Amino acid sequence: MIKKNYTLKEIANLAEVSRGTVDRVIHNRGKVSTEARRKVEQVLDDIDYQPNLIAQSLKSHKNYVIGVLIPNDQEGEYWQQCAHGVRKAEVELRQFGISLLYFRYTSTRNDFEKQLSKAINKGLDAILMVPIYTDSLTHLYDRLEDLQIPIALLNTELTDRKHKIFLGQANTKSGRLAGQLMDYLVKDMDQGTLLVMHLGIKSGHSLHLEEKENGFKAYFAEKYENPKIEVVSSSDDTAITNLPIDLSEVSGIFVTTSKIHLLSNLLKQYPKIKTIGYDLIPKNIENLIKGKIDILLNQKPEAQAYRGITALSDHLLYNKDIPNRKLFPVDIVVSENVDEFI
Amino acid sequence: MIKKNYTLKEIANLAEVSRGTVDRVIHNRGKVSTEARRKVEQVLDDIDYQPNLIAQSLKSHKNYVIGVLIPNDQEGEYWQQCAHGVRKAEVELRQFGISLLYFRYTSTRNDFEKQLSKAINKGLDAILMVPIYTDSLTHLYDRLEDLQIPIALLNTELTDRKHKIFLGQANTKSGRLAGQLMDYLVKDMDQGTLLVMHLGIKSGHSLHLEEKENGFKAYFAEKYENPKIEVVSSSDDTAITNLPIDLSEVSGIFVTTSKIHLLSNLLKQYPKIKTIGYDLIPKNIENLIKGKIDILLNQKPEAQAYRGITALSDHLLYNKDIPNRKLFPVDIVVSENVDEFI
DNA sequence: ATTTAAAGTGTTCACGAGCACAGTTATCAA
DNA sequence: TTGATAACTGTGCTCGTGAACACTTTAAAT
Repeated sequence: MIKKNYTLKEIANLAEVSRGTVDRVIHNRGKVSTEARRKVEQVLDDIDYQPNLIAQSLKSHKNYVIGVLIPNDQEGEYWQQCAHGVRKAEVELRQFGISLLYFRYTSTRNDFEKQLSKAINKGLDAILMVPIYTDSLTHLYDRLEDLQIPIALLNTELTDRKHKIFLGQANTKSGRLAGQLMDYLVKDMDQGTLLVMHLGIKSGHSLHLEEKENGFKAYFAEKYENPKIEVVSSSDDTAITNLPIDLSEVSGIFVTTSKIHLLSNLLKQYPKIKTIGYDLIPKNIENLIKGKIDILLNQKPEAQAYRGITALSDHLLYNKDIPNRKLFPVDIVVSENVDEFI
Repeated sequence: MIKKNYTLKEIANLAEVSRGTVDRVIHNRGKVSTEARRKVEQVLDDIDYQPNLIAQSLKSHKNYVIGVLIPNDQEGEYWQQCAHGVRKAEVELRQFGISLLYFRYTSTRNDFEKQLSKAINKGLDAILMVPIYTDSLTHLYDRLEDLQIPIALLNTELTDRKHKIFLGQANTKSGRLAGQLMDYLVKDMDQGTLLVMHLGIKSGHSLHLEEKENGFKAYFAEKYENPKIEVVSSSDDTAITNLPIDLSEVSGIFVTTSKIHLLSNLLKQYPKIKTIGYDLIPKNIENLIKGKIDILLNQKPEAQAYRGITALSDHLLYNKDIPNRKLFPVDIVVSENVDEFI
């Protein structure tokens, strides 16, 4: 039995009333006699009416504007990928009356604040953003919440906020996964130390890095008696020449950011060290193919951004509710499958 | 600058002709004077016209029927997942005038032939199928090609056929990937033999398993001098008790089908053997979590089937051309990330 | 010069849903 | 019983596109 989609007209015929009455019953608008309501609901029960979204959206064609508040391309390849996903959604959604307004920022408190203020004052219908300085700029986030603008968040989650959807990873879980993979990679776990490195981090957004670190540690804590794990943080490249322990004692390095490529020169001298990092940016891919990096975890910034925009527009156009979060599993990328992701 | 979508009417106004003429220019139907054509094309160049797919599809609302020819649920969990993807597409596409007609078969030559004949005679607008007995049933596949019905193929590719799209994996590549992962897993590659097992295969569709095997071997052939790899095939469970070599000499097992769970009892006695298999079916997941299986490669039957249906309907509804193939990267699944896939 | 076909152009309806409005019944007070 | 008001119901327009149709202009043939 082929399932059919009934139209209001067909329902009206079946119920022996007019199109308008069916419409009123379905949307609870206007007055309907109990007799007419009964007949219509009877038919409705039988046929499982699904309104034609096509016709619906054709009719009620508003123009919505979604603001896009993400770091600009100069801030790194990662954000270019992110922007790419946004643009993909943009061209697909244009004909549905969705347009985007970009507020690209440089990752400083000042510029971010400026761009966010600008966006807020534009009267946007929704916003996709990568929030930074979430602690010191609460007044702006409060303002956003007051305006009841639906927000899609990438990378960092604003907790306890309404009208938002977070797109990203379960960071702790991702750290645990890195732990297991490192466990697979390192031949003899009893000798040698593991190194967790937070490279190239800027102040104001490093919470998710700690989660990754904790997940990584948790995995080993559960599996081994006395896992030897050291942690290094650095905002520039200094940590690389100035390490707490000698690299000859290190069996594996887990870099929680996309900056694992900064280690490539150093690793030349220690080919036995196993390495796991994040993100498919060109320099990392290059090192993966060369064998200097063993595993990259792909956080799929493109897919995240794309889904962020589509979730917002589904909400605006079809009134679908937005889930609080949409977590993407990371792709595990090694040299033998990297070309399937680029 | 917010991008706008122009309508035929607006274009007609700008070009100072009627809507009908604009339509004729855009679709090359009917006669248009060179003067009118020039004016319209001038405007078209300026504004980058994108037809409103919403209105387009609302107007030309045919009812298309896509046949779905896949093994029935009793043939295994894998096909249930496949059917699940089909169903997901079905509910989404119903309102676009797409309906599905199911021809589920049991994997015998007889039943498949019967179902396929039935499908062909239904006068379908498109077909999604998992083809089997591709060699002995060429007359039916020829018939399909003659009818010029667009076909989406899962699992097995029919080469040199027109109007088809293949959804699946690059099998050789997937075998190479398994090789690299096995290399990561096995601590000492110099001692111990690797086992490639084709378990639970039925005759008539095992080409892709050989490709996986070849990819696996190719990886090790390139990396090691004299890799020790043995191959075992079996259509039932006999191979499991009747092996060519002693399992105590085996360091890793790569099962090319979803039947790796059949080994679980055997593996209890040899916990050191590393194992890689395919597909997230419940029994495999259970063994993965228990640690009896180290890595599962997820072929995403659900996503494949979903994309197969949407590719066909995009073609029917919007006349988009269907690509020859859409290859999906396999997910690498270990116990620490398995819950993100279920 | 008049007929006739072809070429070119504009108008109209339909698709399905939403909404405004006109039109039709029912209800009650005078 | 009439008039007025409320309750209810049906019709028609709109969105943007495709396609059929009707109409006007041009060109060729008689």
